[in-house]
This record gives sequence, C-alpha cells and structure tokens, in this order.
Amino acid sequence: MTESREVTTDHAAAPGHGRVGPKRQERGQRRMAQIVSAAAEVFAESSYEAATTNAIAKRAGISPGSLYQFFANKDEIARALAERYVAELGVAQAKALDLEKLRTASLEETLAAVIAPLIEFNLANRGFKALFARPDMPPSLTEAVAPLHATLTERVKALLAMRFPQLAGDALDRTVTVAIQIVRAMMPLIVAAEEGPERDALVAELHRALHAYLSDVVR
Amino acid sequence: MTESREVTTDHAAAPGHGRVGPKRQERGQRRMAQIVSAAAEVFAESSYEAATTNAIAKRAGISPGSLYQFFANKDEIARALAERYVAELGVAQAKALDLEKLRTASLEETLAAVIAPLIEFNLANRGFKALFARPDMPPSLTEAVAPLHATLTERVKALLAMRFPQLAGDALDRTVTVAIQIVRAMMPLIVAAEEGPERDALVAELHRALHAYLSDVVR
DNA sequence: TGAGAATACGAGTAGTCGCTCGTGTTTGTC
DNA sequence: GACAAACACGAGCGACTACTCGTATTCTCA
Repeated sequence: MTESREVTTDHAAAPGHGRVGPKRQERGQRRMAQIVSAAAEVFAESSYEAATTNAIAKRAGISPGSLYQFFANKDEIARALAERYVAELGVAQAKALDLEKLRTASLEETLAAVIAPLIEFNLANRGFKALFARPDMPPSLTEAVAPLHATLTERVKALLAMRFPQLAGDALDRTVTVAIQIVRAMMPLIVAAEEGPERDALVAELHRALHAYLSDVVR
Repeated sequence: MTESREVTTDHAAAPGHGRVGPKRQERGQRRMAQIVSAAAEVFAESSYEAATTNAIAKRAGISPGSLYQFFANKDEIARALAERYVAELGVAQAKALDLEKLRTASLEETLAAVIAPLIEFNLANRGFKALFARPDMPPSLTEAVAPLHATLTERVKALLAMRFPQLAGDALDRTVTVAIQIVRAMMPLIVAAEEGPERDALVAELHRALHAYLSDVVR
C-alpha cells in the first residue's frame, strides 16, 4: 500500500513567507484575495472570535473545503488580512504624508496629516479594528497581527522622533505607545458615530487630546 | 399525570432585580459569592468568551449543575460580577474622594485623587478589565455591564461638571467619554506593566495625557 | 420528626465550530 | 489527448461548550 503522507491539503502562504505550498494559478490568487476580503467583512460585523470560517467561506462564495485549500487555519486568514492592511495603510499614508513638508509644519498640521487618512482608512476598512483596536487578543491572533503593530509603531516613532528630537529612549517609546493607545481608543467611537457633526466633533476631540498630550510631553 | 412545568431549575437573581427565584439560604448566598469570585478569576485569566462555565464551576469548587442553581446563564454571572464591581468601586472612590476638598484642589490633585484608587482597584481586581476595558463586546455582555458603564460615566460627569462649569451639554458628554476612553486605553498597559518604575512611568503618562486634555478643553 | 424547599452532583444533551476527506472538475504542459 | 497539479465541493468528524436532568443530600420550620 502506498503511504500517502503529505498528501492532505497543503496550503500556500503569501510569497516570501517561508512556507511552501502549491503553485498558485491566477484563479487561486483571485480566490485568496476574495477570501481575505470576505474575512474583512465578516470580522467587521462581529469580531475575530465570533466570525466563523464557514461564514467567511460563504461570504467568499466558496465551500469550507475550498477555503482550506488556501489557508491552513483561521489565524492564517487573519495574518493575510493584517498584511493587506499594512500594505494599504502604507499607500494611504505615503499619499498624505510628505516628510519633508512635515518638517516645517506645525504640530496641528502634522496631526491633521496623519489622522485624516487614518480615519478614512478605518471608515473604508471596518474590519481593521477587529485586528487592531483590541486590548485583549487571543495569543494566536496577537502573533498574527504583530507585524501590523510593529509597522505602525515604527512609523509613529519615526514621526515623533523627527518632531521632538529631545525625546529619546524609553520616553520616546512610551510616548509612541500612549499616542497609539489614544488613537486606538477613539477610533471605534469615531467609526461608530454617524457621519456629520457627531463624527466631526469626535475627530476634533481626538485632535485635541493628541495635541495636548504631545505638546505637554516636551514642555 | 402531574404536569411538572416550572419545576426545572429556576434561578435567583440579585435582590431588587425583578426576577423571582428560590429563597436563598445562607449557604446559597455564600455559594453565589463564591461563584462570582471564581468568575472574576477566570475572566481575569483570559476573557469573557474564553472563560467556560465549567471552569468557573470548578474554580468555585462546585459542579456545573450547582452553578446553574444560582445563575440562569453565563451572562447573569457577568451581570452579578459587574454589580459587585460597581459597589466596590463606589466604596473605593468614596474613601478617596472628598468632593468638598476637591472643590478647591488643583486639577493635578483632583486627577491624582481619582486615578490612584482606580488603578489600585484594577490591580486588585484583574477581572475588571474583562468587563470594562473592551471596545467590542458581545451584545449580551454589553447589556449586562451597561449599568457599570452608566455608573462610571455619571460619576465622572459630576466631577467634570463641578470642575469645569463652563462645560455643558454635548461638549460635557464628549469630554467625559474621551476622558474615560483614555483611562480605558491605558489601564491594560498599566496593569500589565511590572510593578516599579515601568508601571509608575505609565501612570505618570496617564496623568499627563488626562491633564493635558482636560486643561485644553477649557482653554 | 417529617415534609417540602433549597442545595448539590455529574454524566449527558444539543448545538456550534474549526477543520478534514473522499471525490469530482478545471487548468497548464507536453 | 493524456496526465498531473491545482482547484472545488460539502457532508460530516471530533472537540468543545453552555446548559439540563434525574437523583441524592441538607436545611428549615411547623
């Protein structure tokens, strides 16, 4: 009898990720994108835990079995979604942020330039908060979205280091952490608020809080 | 044949809650307290969803069946725990807060008087954040802890209204919300930090952020 | 002291969820 | 056209979880 180990569904991972898997055809790559998009929608409607893999498959228009042709498990889907978010956020910020111009901008202007695209991104990608704006994540998820957090932290750190050269070391790290926490805390409120004066007021409040905090840090 | 409706386990609720149930003996009341304490521990070690009712029962030293003699379902346990937290927080704050003295205190002093017992409480009751410091709760839990949120919001609102008479209406509400969000965002970090300089630095940062924000609000 | 109420037990039930597996179809390659 | 690899299906498995039920014990109080 021919032993058939290694014959069970072996999954691919995003390129450049160490994992090996079947060579994806164009159809397969489209499917993977579909699945990630569907996951983003389902996560957005509840939470990571509450989202079922069967629901994701259904939303993507495929069977549960097909889903597992492309992702080894639920965490891998979250990881792929986190990677997509990192990439898209990079694009959105690159568009809005011109570091050279910011060098001479006021703190208000800098904050506006950073926050505005971030809010747009959160509004356009409501699944984002399921992976980002949570204080208590299941360990597996924490690992999956660690690169996302690391990336954002790095970007904020670079910005603050440029803006406040007198900040360094632990103090800088703490300031970055607190600033991110404030944004994370306010974002769900902003996204949940109805478009118009209500949301605008909350955004203004976020500006105010961040501006006041950062002004004080270097006082 | 004698129909036996209403004979299945009928549960009690905390007194003054509308629900009727069996008359609790002293033993039963002790059990209920045990269960709530056990739930607090188990919630603290993971999260509300991840905590299983069987684990709570085991921690309380009773069988799953016994647990359901006292609580109709998992949500009721969370509700009871939330009520306990409201009561204990009330005591802790009443001890530390003397509204008359605060009337003449500086903003720094007021913040210190409010924040210090809050942090002590969070350190002593690590299950608290499972019910409080979460942006996205399951709907049932939301309802269960709504009184807790309402209570805290009311207290903060009263304090801010006294402190900043020029604030009123929506602006006051928003300020209360943001202040609470900042505390909620920082608390998990503070609790997770190791005792000593690391935690102290984060607490100082929380002070700074709140102080800066509130000073700015009335600027 | 005895009857009914409250408390206690824990194996068991129904339901859910992540994931598998046997099987069939499409696509790329020669 | 033949063959393998990739893609697709969906019933259903195994593990887990909130909760139940039949039964046994302890308490209360007339």
